[in-house]
Amino acid sequence: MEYTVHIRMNANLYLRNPDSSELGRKIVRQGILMFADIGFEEATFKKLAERIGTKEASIYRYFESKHRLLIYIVDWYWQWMEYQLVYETHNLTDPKEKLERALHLLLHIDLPETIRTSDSADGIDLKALHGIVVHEASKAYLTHHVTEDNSQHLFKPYKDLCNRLARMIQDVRPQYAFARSLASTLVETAHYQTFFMQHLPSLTNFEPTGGASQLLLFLRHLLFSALHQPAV
Amino acid sequence: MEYTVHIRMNANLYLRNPDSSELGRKIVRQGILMFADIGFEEATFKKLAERIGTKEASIYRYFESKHRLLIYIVDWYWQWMEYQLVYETHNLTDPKEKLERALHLLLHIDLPETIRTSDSADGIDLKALHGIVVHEASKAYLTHHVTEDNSQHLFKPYKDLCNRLARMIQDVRPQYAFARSLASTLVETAHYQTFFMQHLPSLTNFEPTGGASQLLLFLRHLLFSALHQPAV
DNA sequence: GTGCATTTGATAGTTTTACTATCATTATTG
DNA sequence: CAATAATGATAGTAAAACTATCAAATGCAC
Repeated sequence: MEYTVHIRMNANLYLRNPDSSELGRKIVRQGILMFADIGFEEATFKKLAERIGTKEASIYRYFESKHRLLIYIVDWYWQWMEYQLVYETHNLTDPKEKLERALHLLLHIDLPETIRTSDSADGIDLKALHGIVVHEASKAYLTHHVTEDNSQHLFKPYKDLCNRLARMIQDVRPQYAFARSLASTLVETAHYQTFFMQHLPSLTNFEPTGGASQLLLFLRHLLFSALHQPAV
Repeated sequence: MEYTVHIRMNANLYLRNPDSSELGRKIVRQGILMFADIGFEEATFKKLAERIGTKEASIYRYFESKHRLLIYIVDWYWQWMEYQLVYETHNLTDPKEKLERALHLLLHIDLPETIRTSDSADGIDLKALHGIVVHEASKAYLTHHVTEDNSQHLFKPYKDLCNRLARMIQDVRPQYAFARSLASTLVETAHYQTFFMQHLPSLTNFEPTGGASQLLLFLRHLLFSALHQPAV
């Protein structure tokens, strides 16, 4: 059996669908590598064009700005993550087990019994992409125009993922009053603790490299402590 | 009795000490208002010069870049916050009570028994400054040059605050293994949950306005659940 | 395979940002 | 009062973030 899962993106994110041409797909794939290599601030469409072997103007035909490209990329990631989460949990009955898998996915830690999730999908470098999510994802919404962007549903993939997590939390403990906030806190914490671990390790209790499994212990304890403690 | 607490800043943050002249102080005070008004991305030294009634070049004599000015401003905030925390907790013996005060301070919620903390210090608009911390603070470290900046101790005030919190956590429960990570998580969560509450409320369980006290309940529950739950 | 439409390439240009440099003028201080 | 330092005023550069135009190439329809 062969199949590919294709992620459909919100049309407000682009001027021309990057998925409809080889150039478009290169913009996204190489855009990911560029952001991962030099960071969002240092990245420009000119540099990206040089990487690809095309011209700046051609990229502007697909994306109106570097910021929209960033949102496209992180949205792709959230949608991919939500798919993984659905796939990895749909056969489970214990809601705690579902949350356990969610934590592993968020941290890119393979479960012992699972076959290694592939390193690429649609030609996208998932490791580089994870790095972008850790280092740059919050810049997608931390802008002065967050409200306009939100009204175009640009953050829907992130919200959808958090919502799904929140429902799992609710399933474990229906009377818990902060499922949504706890869900977004878990996602955010997974990422900036990873960032701190790598760059400002004194803000964490983890080793700069390979601390992901320690971070998992922290998140698990945080999550299940909150759910086992009597509700407020 | 009259006294003022003066916050001394790391000299690596500036080219000329903005505290040493009226123009320098205006740059900081009006810089805060500019960032709060139009956001970090839209802000420029030219616009700031126009607000102040000076020239762009004069601002460059104080700060080498907009990014350094941002770090200066958020560092001021963290040092101010740490001072408040020390002041508000030094007479307390119960370490849980100390953490309780810390949460109030982080969220700018006045304790009933405390006299309202003033809205300004050194002529700085603390409300605007809190907004900057919520919206822009993570941009101080989410850069490609975080390591160089860190080696110049630019994030020390943030680390100092988190460390102090971590010690309070450790005092409540010495065997808890993640005091540092829990401390930075509390600080970060206080801020981005505030952001979500205001701009992407479906990611939270709080009302877009006046939800700070609900957020306090969430943080308190998260913190004390983790500390009451048996250690990992 | 020719004709038509769409995509891309190549080039050019604009506005704004993020600086740096220079020199005269105005405060400050010893 | 003289020297020194800070500021104002002006100018200039390099790069970023776009927009515009037109020709060349490519795809696709019949």
